[in-house]
Amino acid sequence: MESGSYVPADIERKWQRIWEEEGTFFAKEDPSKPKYYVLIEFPYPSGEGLHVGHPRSYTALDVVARKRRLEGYNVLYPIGWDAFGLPTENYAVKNKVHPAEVTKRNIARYRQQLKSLGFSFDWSREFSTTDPDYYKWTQWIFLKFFEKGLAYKAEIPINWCTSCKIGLANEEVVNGVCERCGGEVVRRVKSQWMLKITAYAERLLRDLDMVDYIEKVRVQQENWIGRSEGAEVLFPIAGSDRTITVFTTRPDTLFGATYMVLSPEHPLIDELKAQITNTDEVEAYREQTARKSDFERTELALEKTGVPLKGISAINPCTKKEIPVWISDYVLMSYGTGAIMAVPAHDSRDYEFAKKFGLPIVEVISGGDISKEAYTSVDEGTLVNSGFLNGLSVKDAVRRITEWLQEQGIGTPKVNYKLRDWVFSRQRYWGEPIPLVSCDDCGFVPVPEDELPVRLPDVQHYEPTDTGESPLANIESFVNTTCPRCGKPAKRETDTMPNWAGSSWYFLRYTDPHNDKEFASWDKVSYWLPVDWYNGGMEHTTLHLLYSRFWHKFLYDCGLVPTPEPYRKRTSHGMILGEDNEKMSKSRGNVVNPDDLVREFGADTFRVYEMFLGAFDQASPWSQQGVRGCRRFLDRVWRLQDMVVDGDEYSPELETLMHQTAKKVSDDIERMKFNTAVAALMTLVNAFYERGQALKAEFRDFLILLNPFAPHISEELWERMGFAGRISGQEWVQWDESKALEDTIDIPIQVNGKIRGTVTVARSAQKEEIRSKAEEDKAIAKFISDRQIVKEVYVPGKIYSIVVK
RNA sequence: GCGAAAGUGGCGGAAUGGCAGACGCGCUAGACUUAGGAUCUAGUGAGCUUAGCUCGUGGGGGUUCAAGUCCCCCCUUUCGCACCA
Repeated sequence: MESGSYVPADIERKWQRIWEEEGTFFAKEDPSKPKYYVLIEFPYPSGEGLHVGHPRSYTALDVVARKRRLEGYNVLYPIGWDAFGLPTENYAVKNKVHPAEVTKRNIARYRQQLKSLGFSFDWSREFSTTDPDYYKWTQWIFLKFFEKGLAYKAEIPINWCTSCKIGLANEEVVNGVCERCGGEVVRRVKSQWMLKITAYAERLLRDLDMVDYIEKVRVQQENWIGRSEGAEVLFPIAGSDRTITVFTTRPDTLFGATYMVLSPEHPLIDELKAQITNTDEVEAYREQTARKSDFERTELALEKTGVPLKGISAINPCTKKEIPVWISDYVLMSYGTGAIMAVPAHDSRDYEFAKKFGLPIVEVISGGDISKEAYTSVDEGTLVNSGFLNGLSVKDAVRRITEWLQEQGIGTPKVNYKLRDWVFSRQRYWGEPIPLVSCDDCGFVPVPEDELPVRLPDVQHYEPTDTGESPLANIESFVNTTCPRCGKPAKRETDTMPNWAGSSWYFLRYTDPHNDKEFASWDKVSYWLPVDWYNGGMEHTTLHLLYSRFWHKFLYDCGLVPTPEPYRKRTSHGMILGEDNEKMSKSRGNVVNPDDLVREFGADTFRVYEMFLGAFDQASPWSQQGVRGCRRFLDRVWRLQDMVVDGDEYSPELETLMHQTAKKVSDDIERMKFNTAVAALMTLVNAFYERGQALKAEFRDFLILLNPFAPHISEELWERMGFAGRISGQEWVQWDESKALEDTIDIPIQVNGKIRGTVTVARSAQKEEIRSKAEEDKAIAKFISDRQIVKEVYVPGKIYSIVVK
C-alpha cells in the first residue's frame, strides 16, 4: 500500500468541512455528561489580521478542549468578536468608511483565518459585541448598575488623551501616554459616567481565595486593588474650628508627626484662604501642579516640591504642639483623604521633604539611624518620645493608639484601597450608547427596557468634536427625544461605553447567544458556569479581568448568575516574539502571518509548532526553521501508515513507552507543558521508526494522543486506517502506571560524588545486589577496592552512592 | 525604589535534590540520487596526554553522599507597580 505524500491543504479543508457539516463541536446542554467550559479572550478584529502570536492561546485551549471531549466531557469552546473601539473608528475616520463596514470586513477576515487553523470552536454561538442584539444587553446591564446607584456622574479630573480626544481610565495610561495611540495624556476636569467598582474592592480581593489563578495574576490583582489598613485621624487647625483629616497606616508614629501636607487640589485650601498669608505663592504652585500631567507629576518628579500655607498651623493631637501645614504634589487628592500627617523620621518620602525644607525630624521608634535615613521597619524597634506609647512594639503601639484615638473621638480605624472607580464614558462614536435620557425635570432617566437597544445612528461623520464631546452630540435626530418619565422634550446621553464593557460579560452570552428575552437564561448560565479554564494575556490582568469579575459579582448580587466568581481557573500565555527576538510589530517588520504558514506547511504543522516552540507561559522567539522541523515530524507521522502491521495489543518492545507517552502527554497538557508533550509524541514516532513498524493498537492510540495538537492529520489517518467512527468521537488513551515503568533499569554508581559507571538490574533489586554488581564492574571497582567504605546511600530506582576513604 | 520571573550547547529549549543538555533546529560525515531546501543512517557541550580523564547550568560562598534545582551575597535581563501616606 502506497499512501502518497502528505498534502495538508487537501485533508485540512476536507475535515474542516466535515466538522462543520456534522456539527462536531456544537455544544448542547447535556445533563448526562460533566460540562467543561473552555474560554479564550475573544479577539479584537483589527485591520491587520491575525499574527502568529494570537493563536498561541487559541491553540493551547483547543488542545485542552479536544482532550476534554475525548475524556467524556461536554465541552463549550466558543468564539466571538470584541469589535467596538478606537482602532476601528480611527481607521474608519481616516479612510471614510463606516466603522460598521470596517468591522464587518475585519471579522470576515479573522473568521476565515481562525477557521483555517481548525480550532474546535462552537461557531454556532458566534457574535460580536457590536451586534445590536448583543449590546442591547450590555446597555441593559448598565441600567442595572444605574438603578442600584453604582453608575454615577462625577466631575473629576480625568486622564485626557490629547490625540484620541477621550478620557482614559488610569489603567489605560501607560508611562504617561495613551495606551492605544501613544498620545500625550493630561489632566482635565470633565463630567463622566463612573462605575463604582470600589464598592466591590474588598470582595474582589477576598474572593481571589475562591479561584485558581496563576500566582502572577493573583498577585497583580491584589496589588492593583491595593488594600491597606490604618486609621483616619483628625488634626485641629489652630485658631479655627476646622480640622484636617488624614489617613495613615502608621498611627503608632503619631507623636512623630512634625508637619502636615495637603494635596494642592485639597478643597480646604480655598476654605482657609482668608487665613493664608502667602496666597499668591500658594496659587502659583497650585496652577503649576494643575498644568502637569500625571506623568510629569509622578514619574518625572525627581525632587520634592512644595509651599507652606503661611498663617495656618495644625495641632498634633498627641504632642499638642502646633505644626506647619504645607501643600505638595507628592500628596495625591485621589488617595485617602488627600492629606497626610508627615512623620519624616519614619517615612522616606516625608524624610526627603523635611530634609529639603528644613522641617523637624523627631524619632519616635528606636532601632534606626535617622541622621542618615528614615527608619521604616515595622517588625522591630521600640516606641520612644511618644508619651504613653513609650516602650511598646510597633504592633502594640498601633493597637493602643487606635483605641486611644477612638476614645478621644479623633480617629477611627480605616481601610483604604488603591483601586479607583472606573471612568465609563467615552466621547466617541464606535461604542455602546449609554442608554440614558437627560430631562430638565427628572434628571437622568433610563431608557425603558422595551426600547433597548439604543442604536447607534447611521451617519457619515463620527469625528470627535473639538469640545471633547461625543460625535453623537452633533446628531440632532439622535440627541433630541422625549423624557420616558414625564414626556417632555429631553436629550439623550451622547457618551458611549468603553470597549471593556462588551468584554465584561461576553462569556455569559456564549451560554445562550440567541436569547432575545434575557441576556442569558438562568438554566443556561447555571449549566455552563463557571468558566472552567480561562486563558489570556497578562496585559488584561488589571483591566478586563478585574472589570469582568466586578460585573459578574454585581449580576450575582442581582440574582442573575449562579456563581460569585466567573472564572474557576485563569492562566496566561507568554508572548511570541519575532525571529529577531523583539516584540512582533508592523513597524519592526518582523510580523509572521499564519496564512502564509498554513499555505506552505499546513494548519497542523502550524499548531504543533505553536505548542512546541517553547514553554507556554514564557516569551519565545519564532523560528521558521523550527516550523520546518514540525512539518518534518508530521511527514514522518504520515508515512507511518505504511509501517502499520496488525496487532490488537501493544508490542512487548513498545509497551512501556506507550504507557509512558500516554501518561506524559496527558500530564503535560494539564500542566500546560505543551512543548514537552509534543516532544514525547516525537520520541514515540522515533521509536516506531527505529523498530521499522507500529502495531495497529499502538498507532491507534498514538493518533488519539496526537489529535488535540494535529486534528486534521489524525482524523485523516484514522479514517485511512479503517478505524471505526471519527477520532473526535473516541476516548482518551488510558495508561497503566505500573506498565509505564521499565522492568530493568540502569542504576548509576556514584563514588565520592562522581558517577563512575552504571549497573543494570531489575527494578526490584535490593541494595546488596547493586553493591555486588558494582564491585564486579572493573571500571567501578577500581574506585572502591582498597578503600574503606564510609557511607552508602541507595535511592531505589535512582542512584547508588558510595563514599570511600 | 518596590515586587515577580528568568539567566543551561551555535539556537529554541528539557531535567519530583539523584547519569545536565530530552525533543527540535542548525551543523558534520555517509547512503540514495541527474539534483537536493527531499529521505535515511551515524555523530554533534568544552578541553586533554582520548581504552579514558578533567571541566561545565551568570559570578562568589555554603548545606548535602549528591546542587541547574536548596540557603546567603553579587551581577545581568525581562515584566509589573511606582510619591497609594
